[in-house]
Amino acid sequence: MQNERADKPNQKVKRSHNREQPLLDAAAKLFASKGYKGTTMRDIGSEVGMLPGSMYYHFKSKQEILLAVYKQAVYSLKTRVEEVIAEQENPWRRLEVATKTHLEAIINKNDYAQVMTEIKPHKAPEIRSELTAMRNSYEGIFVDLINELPLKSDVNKKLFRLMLIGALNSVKIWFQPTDITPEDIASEFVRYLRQSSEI
Amino acid sequence: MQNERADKPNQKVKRSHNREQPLLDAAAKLFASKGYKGTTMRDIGSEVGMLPGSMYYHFKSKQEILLAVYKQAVYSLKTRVEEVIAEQENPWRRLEVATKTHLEAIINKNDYAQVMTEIKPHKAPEIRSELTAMRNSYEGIFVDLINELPLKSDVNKKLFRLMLIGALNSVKIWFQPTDITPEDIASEFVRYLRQSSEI
DNA sequence: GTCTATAAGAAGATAGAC
DNA sequence: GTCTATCTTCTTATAGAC
Repeated sequence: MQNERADKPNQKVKRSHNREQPLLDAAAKLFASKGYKGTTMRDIGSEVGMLPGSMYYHFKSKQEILLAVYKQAVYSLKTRVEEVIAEQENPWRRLEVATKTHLEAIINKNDYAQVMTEIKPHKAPEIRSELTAMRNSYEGIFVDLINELPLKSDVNKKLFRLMLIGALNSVKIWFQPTDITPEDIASEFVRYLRQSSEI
Repeated sequence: MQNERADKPNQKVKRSHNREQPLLDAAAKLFASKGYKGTTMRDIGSEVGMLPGSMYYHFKSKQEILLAVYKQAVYSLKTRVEEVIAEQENPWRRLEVATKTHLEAIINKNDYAQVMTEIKPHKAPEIRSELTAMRNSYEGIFVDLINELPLKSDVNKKLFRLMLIGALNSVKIWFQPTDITPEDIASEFVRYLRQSSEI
C-alpha cells in the first residue's frame, strides 16, 4: 500500500487529497479538549504534521476553522438523529432515541459534537450569528419532537425542551462509563419529563 | 466628598484601602463575559484604572485571581442558599427555594456566580483540583437537600441532582427576563422531578 | 501544497524608580 | 501601592521560495 497508483511511483501517497479533513479532525479534537481560545494554530498544525503557515492555504483564519468544524458537527449529528427517529413511531420513544443518540455523541469521543455543545458562539464574536443559527437548526429537531408529544395543556414546551437539552449537555461533565450507559440516562431523563407532563 | 479625612488634604480619596475587592469585581465581570482565557490582565487592570504591572502587587498571577474569584463566589452563594433553605421546613419547598436562589444568582448580574458555573476547572489546569473542590463544596448543598426528599426507592439520586443542576446552569444561555421569572422556572423544574419521583 | 522566515502585535510577568 | 519600562514568549497571519 505504498502507492495508490503504480504509474506515479515517485509521488507521495495521498498527495493532493484532502488535507482539510484531517485538519478539521485535529481542530475538533483540540477545541473539544482545550477550548477555542486555548487552542492555537500551531497546536492544530502539529497534530497533523503541518507547519502553521501551511494551514492558511486551506483555511484563511482560525475562525473559519471553527466555522467548518461547527458545520460538520451540526450536519452529522442532525443526520444521525434524524435516522434513528425515523425508525420509531411512538412520540415518546422518538424523543428517547434522539436523546440517547445525542448523549452517545457527546460522551463517546465525538469531538465535533462536543465542540457544538461546549464552545459557545460568543467565543468567536465575528461569526457568532452563524454559529447560533447552526445550533438552532439542530435544536429544531427537539422542537419538533416535543410538538408531537401528547402533553397536558399547561406544559411549557420551551421550558420542557430547555430543561432536557440543558441536562443533556451537562452530562459529559460528570459521566463515568462504569456508572451507567447513555441509554439508561436517556430513558431516565425522558421518564422524569413524561411522568409529570403526559396527558 | 473630595476627601474622607480633612487632616490629610493632599492624599487621594480611598488611599490605601482595599484595591483587591475592586480588582476581583472587575475580574469576575470580565471572566463571566469573555471567559478566563479571553480576559487579559490588561483588561482587568483597565477596568479599575490600574496598569498591568501594579496588579502583581496584589495577586501574583492570573490564576490566583481566578482562585480568589471562585472562592468568593462559592462562599457567598453557599451562604445565601443556606439562608433561604433555613427558612423552610418542607423538603420539596427547601429544594425549590435553593433552586430559585441559584437561578437568581446566575441570571441577575451576579458575575461571581456566573464564573463559578461557567468557567470549568480545566481551563486553569494548575489550580484545577482546588476549583473542583470548591464546586463540589457548593453542590454538596444539593446532595443534602435531595437526601431529605421522600423519594421512591428506585430513584437514582445522583442522576436526579445532575439533571437539576445541569438544567439550571444552562438557563442563562436562553433566559429572557420578559419570558418568565426565576421563581417560575424553579417551580417548574422541581415539579417535573417531583411528580415522577415522589413516594 | 508545504516550507522558511518573519512581520506585528499581544500575552503574562518582573525590576526598579517614585 | 502604583508607575514606567521592559523581558520573554507566544499569537495570528502573510510573503515568497521551492
